[in-house]
Amino acid sequence: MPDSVALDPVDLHILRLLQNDARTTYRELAAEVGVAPSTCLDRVARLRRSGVILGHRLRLDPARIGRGLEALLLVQVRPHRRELIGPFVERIRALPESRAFFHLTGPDDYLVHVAVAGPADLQRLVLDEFTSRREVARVETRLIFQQWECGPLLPPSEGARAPESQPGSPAP
Amino acid sequence: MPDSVALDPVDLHILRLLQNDARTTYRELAAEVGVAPSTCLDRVARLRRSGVILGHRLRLDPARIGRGLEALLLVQVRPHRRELIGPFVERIRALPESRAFFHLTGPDDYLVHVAVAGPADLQRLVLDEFTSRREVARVETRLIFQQWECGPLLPPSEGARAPESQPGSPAP
DNA sequence: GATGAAAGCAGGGCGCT
DNA sequence: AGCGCCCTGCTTTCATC
Repeated sequence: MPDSVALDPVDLHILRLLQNDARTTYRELAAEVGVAPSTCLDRVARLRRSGVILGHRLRLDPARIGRGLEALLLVQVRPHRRELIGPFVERIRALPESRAFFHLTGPDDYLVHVAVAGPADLQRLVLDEFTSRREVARVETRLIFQQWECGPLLPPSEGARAPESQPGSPAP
Repeated sequence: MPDSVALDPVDLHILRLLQNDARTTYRELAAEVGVAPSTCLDRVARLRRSGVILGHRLRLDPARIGRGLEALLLVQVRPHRRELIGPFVERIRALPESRAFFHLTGPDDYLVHVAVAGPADLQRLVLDEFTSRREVARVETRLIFQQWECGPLLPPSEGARAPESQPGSPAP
């Protein structure tokens, strides 16, 4: 199901523009790309249907809404079994402080990106929501000095299909 | 400059709705919140000007555009000095594979979230862009099994100002 | 600062090429 | 599939309170 979708240069151009500003109008897109507005509408609808475009997200500045301190929490869950990680995942996802949440390979099972008001809130979060849980074996807190969102996520090379991996290492 | 902004209940309600769906029309917002559409427009424009709203971002599915493998790279930069980290940061930010990038406290100086086509590309990325750099002392690669975007980022409690930290621990 | 009415303009359907 | 017309309804302005 998460299969790669073929994107032609028009799709790529549209996606690139929309990633700069997701509210660009179809008329503007059309003017930039060199097709008719209705064609843009068509393309975007198709990209949406095929699952390439997941949605539009409002980006807020955490610091401006009283969440000036961000951190990454590396969490070990032991034993690392489905019965335990299900509730853990649901709880962490639901925390208002959670921004993103990863299940990983390596010594730490999860990485949680949190945004809080200050050190006291971070301490409360770690103690009340993590170390107090029986299945949480270890939490390592790393403060974020600075962060960057990187350039538009676009296909490997101009409209190319996924360059596939070497023999013996099939992609997921 | 990254100062907290006072948000009244109307602002909060609008932000909450826009985070569920960034394309909610001003008419709908107005109906929900209980003010006139033009007032919503006003509020949103003000939130944008004051820096609370950073922008609208299109969310794409990496797997559908030939980036089915994601990983977090923990990177040590030694010596950890401005002259070296400037160019490093710029280079990593510019990589098309980079999705997000953090400067951290703790044993690893940076964390880079990357999306690639498959293991071969990840290997190439690590070898050519990280371990080949003189200032990169160590890279630890952690694959991402699964990830979640967490709930709407909103102020700590209903319109409250940032509950401040304990004495001796001023927030940034 | 909030409002309602009025004008301008974008979104989306449809038939044609 | 791409295009252009057209209508609907949203966005945005402005005078007014």
